[in-house]
Amino acid sequence: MTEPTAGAASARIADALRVDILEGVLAPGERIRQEEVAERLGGSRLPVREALRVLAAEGLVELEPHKGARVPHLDRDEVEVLYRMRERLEPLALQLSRPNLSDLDLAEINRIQQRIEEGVSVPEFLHLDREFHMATYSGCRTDHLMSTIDRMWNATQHYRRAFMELAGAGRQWIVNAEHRLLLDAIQRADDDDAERYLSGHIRRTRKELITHPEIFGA
Amino acid sequence: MTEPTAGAASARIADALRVDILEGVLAPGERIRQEEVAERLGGSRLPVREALRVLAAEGLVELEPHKGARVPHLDRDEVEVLYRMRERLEPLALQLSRPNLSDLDLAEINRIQQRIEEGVSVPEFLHLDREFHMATYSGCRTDHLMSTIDRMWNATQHYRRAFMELAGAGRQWIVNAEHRLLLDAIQRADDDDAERYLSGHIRRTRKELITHPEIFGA
DNA sequence: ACTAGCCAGATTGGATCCAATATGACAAGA
DNA sequence: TCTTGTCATATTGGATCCAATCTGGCTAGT
Repeated sequence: MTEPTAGAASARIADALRVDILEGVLAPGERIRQEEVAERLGGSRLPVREALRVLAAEGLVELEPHKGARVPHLDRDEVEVLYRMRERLEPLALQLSRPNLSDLDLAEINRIQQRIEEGVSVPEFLHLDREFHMATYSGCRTDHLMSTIDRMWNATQHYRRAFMELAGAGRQWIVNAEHRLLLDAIQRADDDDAERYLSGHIRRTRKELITHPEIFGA
Repeated sequence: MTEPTAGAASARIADALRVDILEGVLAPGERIRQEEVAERLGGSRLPVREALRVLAAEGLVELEPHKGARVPHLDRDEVEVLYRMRERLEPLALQLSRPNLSDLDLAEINRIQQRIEEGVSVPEFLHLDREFHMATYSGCRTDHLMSTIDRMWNATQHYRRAFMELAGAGRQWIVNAEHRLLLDAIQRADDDDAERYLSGHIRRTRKELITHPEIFGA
């Protein structure tokens, strides 16, 4: 086969649109026309419609009847609450994951952090930072918890990028320090410390984010 | 018009299917055939397909390519983690909601609890208990948080009903006591106490649930 | 000149038809 | 009798066509 056609076409289109939104190709407020997507990604409008419904259920787009799909604008309060949700949920995922992490997993997490410290561009950092945290949760096999965490990261991705692009460079050393402390606690199998460092990491990020009102357009 | 056709047909069908699943008309493991749903609820298969995609994104059904939709079976661990998620997220919703609750809101919450104490059937209790908690969160206007809480309640609804039907009757007084303590803390505007009572309430429910392995089929 | 109403184009929502895949029964051989 | 391969049927996935609704520009009237 020339194409693996992994799964259904609607799933493939949903994935492609999700990537476009997360990478900022589609910015908040931007209109998404079904026909344009259909011809860009190949296929008819039908799987595009299904993909948009799925993305709407995930909170990545908002649908208004007969008016079409848009990437939603989040205000400062919404993003702040999403970070408060992360502060509470991700330590739970870490607690469930940590006992299942193998030495191989820990080496992989180390490797990711090393690449971050070697200096990377903003898009690369966003990708690797997510890889880092998700790797620490990889021992957690609970679907609902992991998909909820994915959703929270997805919903805030745009604002994380906006923040990094305008103020992130000078604060990189803090992220690295927090990641190292977190990783050390994980390797020491100290769940209490790990949870503390993790929630602190998210909490500090939240506080820095909301001090930049220019990130939140409308 | 005979029917207001509130919103789109696909949304209407998704709502109807959601109700069927939450009320136990469709049990875990049960197959959902598109054609049957289409003719039962009126309309063609197309909006049914879109509705199923939406429900799949919400975790209420699982779709396998070319094999159709089923109501998913949750195992004991998955339900336990969903309750642990509730223990962490719902106190946040309460904390954000409480300052916005009016005296009218509080009276409404009281009224709901009174109806619960007057003695109700299992389906009525499930409905009113949800009404009670959601009313305490009604001052929280954050979409992502509230939709996440909705999802957690939806995913666990079937197991809550199974538990109530086999062991719930004798424990009703505990629920009432916890609700009253929670409500009192809310009325005293004591957020710390309210969060403590709420997380304790959810935690106790979780512990009782997982001691009944017969609830979890597979 | 400005506003209100209307009409045409564009876009989404829904129905029907066709293709691809899974399911289950039945027959043939060991 | 049990297993295995094959084929008919049922069911889902995708494409195309038609209807309903929104958007923007234009005209007419004040």
